[in-house]
Amino acid sequence: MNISEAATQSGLPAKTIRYYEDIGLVDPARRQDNGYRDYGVRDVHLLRFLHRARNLGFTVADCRNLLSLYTDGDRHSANVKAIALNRIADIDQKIAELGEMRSVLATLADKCHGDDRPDCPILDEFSGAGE
Amino acid sequence: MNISEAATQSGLPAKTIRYYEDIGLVDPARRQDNGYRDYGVRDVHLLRFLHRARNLGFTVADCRNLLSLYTDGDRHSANVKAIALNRIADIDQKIAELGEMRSVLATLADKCHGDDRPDCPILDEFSGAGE
DNA sequence: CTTGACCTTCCAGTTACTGGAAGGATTACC
DNA sequence: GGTAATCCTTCCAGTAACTGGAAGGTCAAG
Repeated sequence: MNISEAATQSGLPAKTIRYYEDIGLVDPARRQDNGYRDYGVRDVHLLRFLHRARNLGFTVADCRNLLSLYTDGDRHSANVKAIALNRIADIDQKIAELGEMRSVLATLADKCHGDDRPDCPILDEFSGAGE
Repeated sequence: MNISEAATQSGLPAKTIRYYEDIGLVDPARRQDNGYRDYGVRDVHLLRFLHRARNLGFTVADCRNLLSLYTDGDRHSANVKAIALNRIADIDQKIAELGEMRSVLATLADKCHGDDRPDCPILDEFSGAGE
């Protein structure tokens, strides 16, 4: 499939896919006879994974780490497992932090009357004079 | 407190705090007699919130949105509530995506024998010849 | 009273894209 | 067969969000 189809299916802009190839985050794509890049289902899976990871605040360097689990077939299973478990710990931490932010916002939403009165008790917490 | 203390407590580098002031993401800090920036507990709370949000993949523009909930005291409660609920939906989406990534990695870790044999069945999924 | 760790501003560099130009390939229509 | 629209290519420039470093003022310790 062409790059625009891979872009649609993975959620990454075509520009970004080419960029990832440029910086060596993904292997150079196969080329069709006309010189166009050619993508398969596996490529799209990988790109989608990258798309998610970047959206979720992993850096490109983090992504290289994540991908090494897939692409480095020579790595010992024990190492793969250890690295995967580390990444899972990272993800759990992010989930916990999102949970905290969520509860901050939920408290805020909850304390707001939801009517038209412009008084939210929690606003005092952050606005107004410093200490 | 000085900027370095605010940095330590919020988790944001001092550089970044000044940068956020520059771009108007946070209000200019009060100044001490010597011209040093002066921060209070509320400022630190706000900076910590920003630190979390940025880490979790919210853009600076998103952060402005999130902060408007705190800083715009004139906003009607109904609006605050609506925006907060939208942000919560964003966060829930992120949590769901992290959950997906987590399960991809967990499956990977699980399928690895955890010994020294270099064969991970799942590696086939992404590596090797394209489709 | 000076050494070292702060702070200030300003400017240049980095990361990770993102947009646009210039030009070739493909499809769709007359 | 021509041509207009829509792909694709590379390359280069610009943006977002920092990040590091220079140049210089401030402050607490010995």
